[in-house]
Amino acid sequence: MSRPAASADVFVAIADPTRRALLDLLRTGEQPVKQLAEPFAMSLPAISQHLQVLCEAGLVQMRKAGRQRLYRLNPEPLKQISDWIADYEQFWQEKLDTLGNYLEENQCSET
Amino acid sequence: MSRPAASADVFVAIADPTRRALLDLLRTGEQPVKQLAEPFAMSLPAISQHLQVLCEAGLVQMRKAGRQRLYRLNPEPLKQISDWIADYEQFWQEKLDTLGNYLEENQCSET
DNA sequence: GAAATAGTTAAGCGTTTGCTTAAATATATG
DNA sequence: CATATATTTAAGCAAACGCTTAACTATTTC
Repeated sequence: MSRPAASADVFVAIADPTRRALLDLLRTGEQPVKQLAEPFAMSLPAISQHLQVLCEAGLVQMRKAGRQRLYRLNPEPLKQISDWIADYEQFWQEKLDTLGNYLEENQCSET
Repeated sequence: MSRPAASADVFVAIADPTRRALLDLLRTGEQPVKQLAEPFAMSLPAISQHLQVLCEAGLVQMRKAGRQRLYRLNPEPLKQISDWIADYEQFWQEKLDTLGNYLEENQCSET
């Protein structure tokens, strides 16, 4: 009992640029959906759906205030990502020494 | 001229668990595809495709050695993510003070 | 050069994603 | 109570995703 509630993947949640932008907006504080949606060239339901993904990932929380729903940032789950990346930080130290690859093309295919 | 080569989204690249696992494997050093594929219950082409996504995101690089293709880690693009998250770190400091939400359920819907 | 090995490319397929519009729900206000 | 406001839910759709099998390319080995 008391399941952690599905908890959608945080990595997936932040993969979408709109959702990252929403999180960025929320850094200025709790905001209602309409206000959050304003900067985007996208319908309100679209934003609402993005907010739900963020919510399921635990990245935002919601409270009702009258007929509004105020969303607020909950950055804790980002720690998962931060932790995962931390293991790579030593690597890019090494890499940065090896200059010369700063203009290196991504050649991912080759005859 | 000298385009940065499409450069697929790093956030998208690491959203997939298989791709993250591949990167994790590559931390032990350069490896051929077959060896990288071994731990996964997945066909070789599947792995090959994942490696291409990683390559387009700049997270891995490849060199040919005989009939093998050796992939190696290139963690630099992870910095983009690290940088993005950095702006949130101040927030989870504050959050951690507010204990009591450590068992908080994700209630993303509500009548 | 034929066969084996390593890997990619191609084609196809079911599922998920991100969006849309329309309808439904909830709250506030005249 | 009727209407306006705020937001979600539902249904649908095109595109992207993750995977598969089959075929192809490249390289090595006998």
